Amino acid sequence: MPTINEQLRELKRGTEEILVEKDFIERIKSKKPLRIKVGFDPTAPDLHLGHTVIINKMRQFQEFGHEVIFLIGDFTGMIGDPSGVNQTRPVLTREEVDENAKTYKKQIYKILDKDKTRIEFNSKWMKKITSAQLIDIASKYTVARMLERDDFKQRFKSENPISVHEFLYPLVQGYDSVALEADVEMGGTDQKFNLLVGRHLQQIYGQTPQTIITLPLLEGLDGIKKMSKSADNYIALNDSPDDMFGKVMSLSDDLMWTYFDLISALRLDQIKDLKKRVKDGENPRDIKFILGPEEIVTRFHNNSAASKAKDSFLQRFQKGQAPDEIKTVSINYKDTLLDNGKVNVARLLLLADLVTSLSEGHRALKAGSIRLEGEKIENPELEIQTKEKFVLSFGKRRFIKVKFI
RNA sequence: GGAGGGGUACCCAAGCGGUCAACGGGGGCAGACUGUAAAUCUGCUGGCUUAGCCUUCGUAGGUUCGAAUCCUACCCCCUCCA
Repeated sequence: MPTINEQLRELKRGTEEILVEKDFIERIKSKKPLRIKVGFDPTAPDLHLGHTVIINKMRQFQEFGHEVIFLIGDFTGMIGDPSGVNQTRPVLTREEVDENAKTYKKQIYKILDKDKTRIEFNSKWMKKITSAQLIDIASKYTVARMLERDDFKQRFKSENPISVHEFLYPLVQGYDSVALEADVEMGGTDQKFNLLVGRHLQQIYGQTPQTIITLPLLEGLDGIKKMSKSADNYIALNDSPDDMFGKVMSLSDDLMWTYFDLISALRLDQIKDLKKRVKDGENPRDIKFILGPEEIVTRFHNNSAASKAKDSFLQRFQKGQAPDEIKTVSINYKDTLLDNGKVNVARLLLLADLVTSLSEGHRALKAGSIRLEGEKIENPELEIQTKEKFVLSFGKRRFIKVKFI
């Protein structure tokens, strides 16, 4: 068992802020197992690398013998978080929530210790709350303080709508801490406000306010927005080794270091060493190779998948060859619309699922992005004999093998 | 309840009777350059039976040879007053 100081140093690593740190130290020193609460959205079971920042931290707490609660906000999810205007969020059925929870479990146990993880749903206590109780909870917080939350403030200022029920979101999340009697709640830096509401409510309900720990948000592949499914800039834990690897390689050199800092298992001095190697003239790409196959693909898949992904990457982009394994699409002759055993190229692209409309196919052809067996095709009127098998490509990374049936 | 402002393509945002499938920016896709980088430059960014046609500017009607632009009703958002 590591000493208290070692625990503290590890737990503090990579955190953005600990409030109140002094209390946290006291709590750790008390040697009692702490109850750590972290909330997750029931609608997004596709975990990505961004989530792993916090899940890794949860794992650490587990290793030090604390109780980790993976809280699925199925009730809060019902309230929705409609920061996108007018978008009524589909209310999930019980079955869907359960299904998502299952998917969560499949993914989080790649990191968390199954036996030490407690999974809760906040509907468990929230659906028992009466309207009167809800009003009571709502009375514990003022509108002025609600409007301190950054996105509320922004929206209020820029005259975008804020629905009353959105105020309930932080309140319910805060009340969850009361219901669970959480000692610590963790979240991304964007969660700070909600986490603080928890402290406030716990105090009012006679509990010791939880320590809150915020963790930095992992930037997405674009290096601008935080990693999220909706911004489509994510590396999912379920991504194929090839995808995962390719996405890592497309990170900019600068951004690569953020990833090292936040998700790599390397020690700080090792990362420092890598930085020095780049500074001394080593190709940053080779350092990225460490991040891609060794750190990420291996962790979420395995060693051989990682080296295979690397080989396929080298073949495809360094030698400019088509990858070994290409998805095959079967096309029915009937769909080609031509009786002479031929098919129009643009239509072929559509049938092969490389484009989503004929018009897009025409555009891609005009732009010179389409290759058939490696030969560039530009004439959108071209008719192709359907008898054979083809390898079609759109750009450098989308390959499809076409087979007629 | 009253007064005013506003709803335009993935997002922001022009346009205010024809030349508008709709300026510009962002994002996205592709090309050049590369390390599948980043930055930069270029093209594209509603659909189709693609030199043409069809559908789109909150919704539904109307005026007009012709509407995103004018009129009517309705829906939604914002601000101020009560």
